Amino acid sequence: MRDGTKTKKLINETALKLFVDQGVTETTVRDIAAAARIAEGTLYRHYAGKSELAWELFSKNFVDLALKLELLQQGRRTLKGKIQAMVTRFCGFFDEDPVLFSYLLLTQHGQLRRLTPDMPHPVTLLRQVIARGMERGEIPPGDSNVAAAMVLGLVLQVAVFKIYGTIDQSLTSLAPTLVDAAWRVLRVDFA
Amino acid sequence: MRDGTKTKKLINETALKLFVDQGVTETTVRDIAAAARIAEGTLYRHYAGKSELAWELFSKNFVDLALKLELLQQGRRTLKGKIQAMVTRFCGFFDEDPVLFSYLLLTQHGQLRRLTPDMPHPVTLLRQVIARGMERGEIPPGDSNVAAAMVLGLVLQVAVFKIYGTIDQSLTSLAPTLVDAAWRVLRVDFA
DNA sequence: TATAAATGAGTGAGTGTTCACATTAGCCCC
DNA sequence: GGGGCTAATGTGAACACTCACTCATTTATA
Repeated sequence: MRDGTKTKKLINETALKLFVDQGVTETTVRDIAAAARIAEGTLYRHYAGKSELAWELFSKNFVDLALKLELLQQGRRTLKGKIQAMVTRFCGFFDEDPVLFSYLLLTQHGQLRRLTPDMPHPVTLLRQVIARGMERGEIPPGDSNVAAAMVLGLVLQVAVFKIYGTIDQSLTSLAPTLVDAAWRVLRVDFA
Repeated sequence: MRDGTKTKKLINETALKLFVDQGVTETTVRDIAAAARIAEGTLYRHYAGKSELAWELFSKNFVDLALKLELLQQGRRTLKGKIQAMVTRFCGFFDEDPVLFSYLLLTQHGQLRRLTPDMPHPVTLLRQVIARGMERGEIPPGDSNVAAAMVLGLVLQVAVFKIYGTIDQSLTSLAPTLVDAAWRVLRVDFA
C-alpha cells in the first residue's frame, strides 16, 4: 500500500499559507491543488471537503495550544507564575510558527462557533486560572471574564500588530513587557 | 422623480445585520434582498456590487469613528484625559449600536488592507496620542506601537467578549475599569 | 408626462465535489 | 530477486450548483 501521510502534510502546509494570505473563502480548492502540485481530487482522499480542511486546521491546533498551556500552567503555583509562563510560551509559539498563529487569530471568528464546550479552550483556561487567583486572594476579586478579556486582548492585539508588520520585534522579546502589563491589569479593582 | 434614500438606508441596515449574523461571504445578495423585501436588482442602483456595499459599510463608519475620537481627543489636554475620553466614548458608541461595532470588529481583517494611509484611522490616532504623551514625559518612553496595541487589545477584546455574550454588563459600565487598566498598562516601561 | 427607482427572470463565470481510471508501493511466492 | 497481486493513493475532466450581476420592463412621483 502507498503512504499518503506526506501528501496530507503538504496539503496542510500549502492550504494554511493560502488561507492566511487570501482568506479561506477566497482560496479555491484549485488554488490549493495548484500550489501543492497535486490534483484536485487528491484533497478529497484526505479531507471530506474544503471546509473540513479549514476546520481541522483550526480545531486541532487550537485544542493543541490549550493542552500545552494547561500543562505549563500546572507546573507553576502562583498566578503570577502561571501568567508569566503562559504568556511567554504563547510568544514563543507565535515566533516559531507565525503562519499558524495568523491563521488561528484571523479565522477565529468564523470557526469558534463550531467549537463544542467540551473541547480544551485557551480562553477558558485563562479565565479559570484567573478565577482561581482571585479566590486565593492573589489579585483583587471581580469578574474573571472581564479580567481574562483584558489580558487576552493585551497579548493578542500585539500579535495582530506583529502580523500586520506594525511591530517589528519578535513577540518573545516583548514577552516581559506583556507579562508586566498583564500583571498590572490584573491588579485593577473590578467594579 | 422617486426618492431612493430610504431604500438605501434599508439596504444598509439589513445588510449590516446579515453580515454580522452570517458573515459577509456567507450572505448572498438574494439574502439581503429577501430580508429587505426588495428586488435583487435594486441593490445595484445604490451600490456597484456586494463588495462595494460591504466596503462602504466598513470604511464610512470606520473613518467616522476616527473623526469623532479625534475631535474628542483634541478637547482634552493630558494623555490621561484623552485616553479616558476616547475609551469611554468608544464604550458608549458600542452600546448605542452593537451591531455596527460587531461588524467593524469582526470584518476588520478582511477590509483593513483596502484602507489607504490618508484615511483617518482610529488605531493611528491612538498611536499618535500615546506617542505625544511619551514625548511630553507623561508616561515612560518606549515603542508607541506596542503601547497602542496593548491598550487597543484591552478594550477590543472586552468588546468581543460582549459580542459573544461572555460578558453581560454594558461596555459603558465597564469603561472606568478599562480606563484604569489602560492607564496602568501605559505606565509599563517598554524595553 | 418625464424621469428616476424598482423589479425579477435570465445569464454565465466560478466553485466544490465526484468518479472512472491510472499509478504506486508493500507483500508473497516461485 | 523479480514478477505478479492487491489495495491505497493520485489524477483531472466532467458535473451540478451557486451566486453576483444584467437589462428589458414596470411602477411611482414631482
